[in-house]
Amino acid sequence: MSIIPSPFKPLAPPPSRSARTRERILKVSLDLFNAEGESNVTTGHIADELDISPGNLYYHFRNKNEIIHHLFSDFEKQIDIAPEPINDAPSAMEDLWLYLHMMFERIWQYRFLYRNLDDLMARDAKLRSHFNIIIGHKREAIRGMCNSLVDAGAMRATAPMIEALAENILVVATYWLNYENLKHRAGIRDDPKRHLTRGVYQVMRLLAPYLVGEAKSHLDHLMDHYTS
Amino acid sequence: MSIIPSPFKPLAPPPSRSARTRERILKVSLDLFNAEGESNVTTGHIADELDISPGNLYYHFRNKNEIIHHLFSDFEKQIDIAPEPINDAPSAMEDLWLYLHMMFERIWQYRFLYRNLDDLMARDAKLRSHFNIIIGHKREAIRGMCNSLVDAGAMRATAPMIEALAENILVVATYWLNYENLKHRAGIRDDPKRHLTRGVYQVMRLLAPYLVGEAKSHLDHLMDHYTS
DNA sequence: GTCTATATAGGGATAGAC
DNA sequence: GTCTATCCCTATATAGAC
Repeated sequence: MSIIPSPFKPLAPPPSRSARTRERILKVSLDLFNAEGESNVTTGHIADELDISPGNLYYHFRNKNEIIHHLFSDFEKQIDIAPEPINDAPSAMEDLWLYLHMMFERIWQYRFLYRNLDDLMARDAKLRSHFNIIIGHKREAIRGMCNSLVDAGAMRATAPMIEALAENILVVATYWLNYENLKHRAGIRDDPKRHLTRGVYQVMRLLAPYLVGEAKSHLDHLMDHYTS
Repeated sequence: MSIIPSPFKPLAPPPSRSARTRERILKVSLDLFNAEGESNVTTGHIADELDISPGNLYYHFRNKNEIIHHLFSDFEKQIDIAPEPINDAPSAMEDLWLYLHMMFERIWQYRFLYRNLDDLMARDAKLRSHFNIIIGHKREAIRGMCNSLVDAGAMRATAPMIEALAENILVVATYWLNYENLKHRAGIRDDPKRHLTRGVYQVMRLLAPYLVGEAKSHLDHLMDHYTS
């Protein structure tokens, strides 16, 4: 706003026209992919929505796959974050609840990736391997958390129980939105935020039976609050 | 084999040439859909595989969607079967194990339906509504089974626990093969039967924490047998 | 019932002018 | 950077001969 020259060099130059179009393409692509499903969105649709020509789109991205790759890369940065290590067990339940909610939010933001996981991953080896790395990190995080809880006396579970629990948590977290969508597509499209909280709740229900003591009662309290 | 005329009228006439081609189309379509994914299989591929012309295929089926509908209808007949009601709790665990295995086998047989559930159901309202009915029946069956187990003193769970458990069982059962596929596509393609048994195990692990008494020890025994 | 040939449509991607 | 025009390819589906 000010016309007085700043004594500080700006940290980032203003985005060029080109960079802005590029960003707009990414944003609109994400929105359309999420709304219609990636395979139902053509480069033509994207260009139309932006009021630019198909040729222009192909100036910014070599092909449709490159758009998907950029979006996946953004997703990866946001999802591949470990939860806080556990200090005291009761507050760990609240930390976990928040962490899960954050993860579900990010899955929701990039839900087109989850809609047709199989197809996308089959088409593209790089996506597949990166997605498997993410899942692997999550599996490790869950294992670590469970072991911490066991050590802290907040959880009772054998190693095979923890292994199976980790897999079940991953399945439910990965496919929860798909499952909800299946049910609700028929009826009224209700608040998406509700889906996310519901997903957190379902995952917590998987963990709950193995908890003991304060952690258990604390989680029960959190879940009661949800049910009401 | 015998040339002596049978005194009984045959129950079904031998299939006509037309009926045979029709059946062959359905069989090959199912195989290709399962192997490559429905959206990657064209009517041309199906005709090629059968060494018939595309025109011939369209003589037997109005379009590709009609083939999918027939396959779905076969699937529906086989999957929409309720488990046996529970008599004594320990043997119920074995019945359940077998029932789940049968269900997973049938999902495996028609796994192309599960690969892109979202797309298929979004395209076709009839498929969607029927699939939701199937899921609804399964949900009811799980609820009923849990209540029986609680009444029999073999299970300890509140109503909200049972509700959440039913949903989690449905998610894991519905998406287990997809999840396994995600992991294993990268590496060696191992025995598919293993995937099915693994799915049964994962579902049983969801149920296990709520069991008490003989049912619990019986299921523990079954699961130990799996782990070894 | 089965074939060949073809109509129709749509999507991905490029060339070249501006 | 952006546009117009167009090419190429693939998939669904049909027409009409045999």
